Amino acid sequence: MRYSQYFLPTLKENPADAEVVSHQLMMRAGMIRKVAAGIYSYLPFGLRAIRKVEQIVREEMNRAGAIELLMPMANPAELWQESGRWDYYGNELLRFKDRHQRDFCMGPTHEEVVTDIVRGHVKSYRQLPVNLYQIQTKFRDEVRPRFGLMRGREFIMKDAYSFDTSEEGANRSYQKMREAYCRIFERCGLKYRMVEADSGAIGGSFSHEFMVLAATGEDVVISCESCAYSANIEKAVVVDRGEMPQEPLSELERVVTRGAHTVADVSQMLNLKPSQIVKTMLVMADAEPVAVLIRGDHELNVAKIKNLLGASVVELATPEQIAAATGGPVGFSGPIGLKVPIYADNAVKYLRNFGVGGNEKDIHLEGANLDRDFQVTQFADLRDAAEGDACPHCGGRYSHTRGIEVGHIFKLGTKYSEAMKATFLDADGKANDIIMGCYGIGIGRTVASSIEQNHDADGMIWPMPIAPFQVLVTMLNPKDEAVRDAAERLYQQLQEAGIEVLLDDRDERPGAKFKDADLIGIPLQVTVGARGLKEGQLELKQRAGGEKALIAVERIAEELRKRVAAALAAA
RNA sequence: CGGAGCGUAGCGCAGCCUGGUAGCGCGCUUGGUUUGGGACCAAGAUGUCGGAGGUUCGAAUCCUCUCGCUCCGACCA
Repeated sequence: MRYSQYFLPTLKENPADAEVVSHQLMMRAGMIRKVAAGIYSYLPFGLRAIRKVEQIVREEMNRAGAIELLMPMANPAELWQESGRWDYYGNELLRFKDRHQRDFCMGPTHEEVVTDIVRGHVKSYRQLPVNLYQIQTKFRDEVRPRFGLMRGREFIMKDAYSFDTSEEGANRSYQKMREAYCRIFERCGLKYRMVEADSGAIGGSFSHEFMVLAATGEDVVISCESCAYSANIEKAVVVDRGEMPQEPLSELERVVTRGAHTVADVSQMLNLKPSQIVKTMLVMADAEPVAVLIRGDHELNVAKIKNLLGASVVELATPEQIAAATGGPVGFSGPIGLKVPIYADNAVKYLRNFGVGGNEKDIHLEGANLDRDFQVTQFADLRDAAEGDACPHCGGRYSHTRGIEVGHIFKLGTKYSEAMKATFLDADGKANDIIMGCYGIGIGRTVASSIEQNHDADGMIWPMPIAPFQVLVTMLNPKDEAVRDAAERLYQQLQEAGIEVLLDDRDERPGAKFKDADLIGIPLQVTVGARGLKEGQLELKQRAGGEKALIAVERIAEELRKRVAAALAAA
């Protein structure tokens, strides 16, 4: 491709509305342009990166035995009503009516459609297993789209769905996808971790997320420093063991804590460490108030309480709901005398003479004790894992990192097949629900997370396998005949060798070309200038690391071919 | 959904407080010079000041409404 004929509008300055590096660089490098909040056009240079990732995903899905198809974006309401998600999915599901006033939605995921397809054709165990996938544009009407392609409303996703006749078969299908995902992210040149995850709104029995490690990630990944265990903080298991302190029980005492709303305030006024205070948090579980007790220095994990209660929606109570349930204002809730069910984190079990709220404005209680002063309905692991907590598998130490979720695999079980009556006849002629799994990869997010992970102050640094072009040839002064001829010849040779090459033949100053070269981050960059040409040499620069070498004109094409091949093989 | 902020030329911004008919840098066009790290000289073009309504002799500026966008929060009692 000739730069002068290409459409690659680069920007010198960061757009005002781009906050994170990947968004800024994708805008500056002419990869994307915003059309509306969370909705982007992919410009040619950006599309090339997207297509590279898609191709890797496609190859690995095919290798794992999945079969590509393409489902529609517009989904009729009936399918979603059948699975129950028409009501359950909430406002993220973009609904609309056609000209006949029939209800439709934009597909945010395709369990319904694919299950409908499969149930229409699969009748016998002989037709299974099967795994169908597509690479398609999804729409989720996010409350708050942000960070460019990182959290868009419209985005490209690869989604695969497996159908099996048995648990073992479903586990095998899951395993295959897990391996395919590892290969995909390795081939994309990304540093990632596979972590145990909460299965959330999609439902199902277990799941793993694939997290690209980057400081700007929206998710917190808990990893054991000693063994392979990694989990999303929503899921990371916390084991609180301990012993009851031997100190004698003290009397319950009312203390005035005027204006103390936070654990820090209360801790200071009661002269207790945060770990000797129990905070009482009221949540509404499917509109029923429930109290959750968490040690003052710990954080409530909403996903865990939600799973424990088997509730479909869990939210923190509003001040009005808190007043109704406790009789006191926000900040002064306590377990003593509460009429609602009380769940407590395991760590609370090992406390004696702790501080709690008084369910009354400006009142806390000191010297509170379990059983004597109040009863807990159930103890459970209800808090976020913290740095330094013990790993449940090996006793090692937990550490925190941030990650960007680029892939998520779920074992669904029969949630959708049961609701939508997708059954097969087994060898005995008996009808059974098909056992499903679903597997997603955010294509645009994968590209964005690669940029988050691979960039410097000057611009992007593409890993070879997903680079929009493999080699950039910079023709320094196109009016210099020798320079032009040498660059054109090299361009020709590289194209013949099957290398994806961008020839910067623009009539720009060298500085402008070098700045753009650094910005767009093509892995191998050759500079054709009069200076080197006099010595029969061209300068070859590696974008990553900036290493430069002078290579003889007659050897450069072969050298590039070798380097491209090596970089692709390594991935 | 709650809070904050922003909308002025393609991009980045100033002007608004204190009303007088729009400006800077980059980019763009033309001509010339220049060519190894975002060149220089000269001459140009480009705006329904997000939209609607109001106040006023006069509104980018003040008031009301509205649309869009961004950030923070929505999980710490």
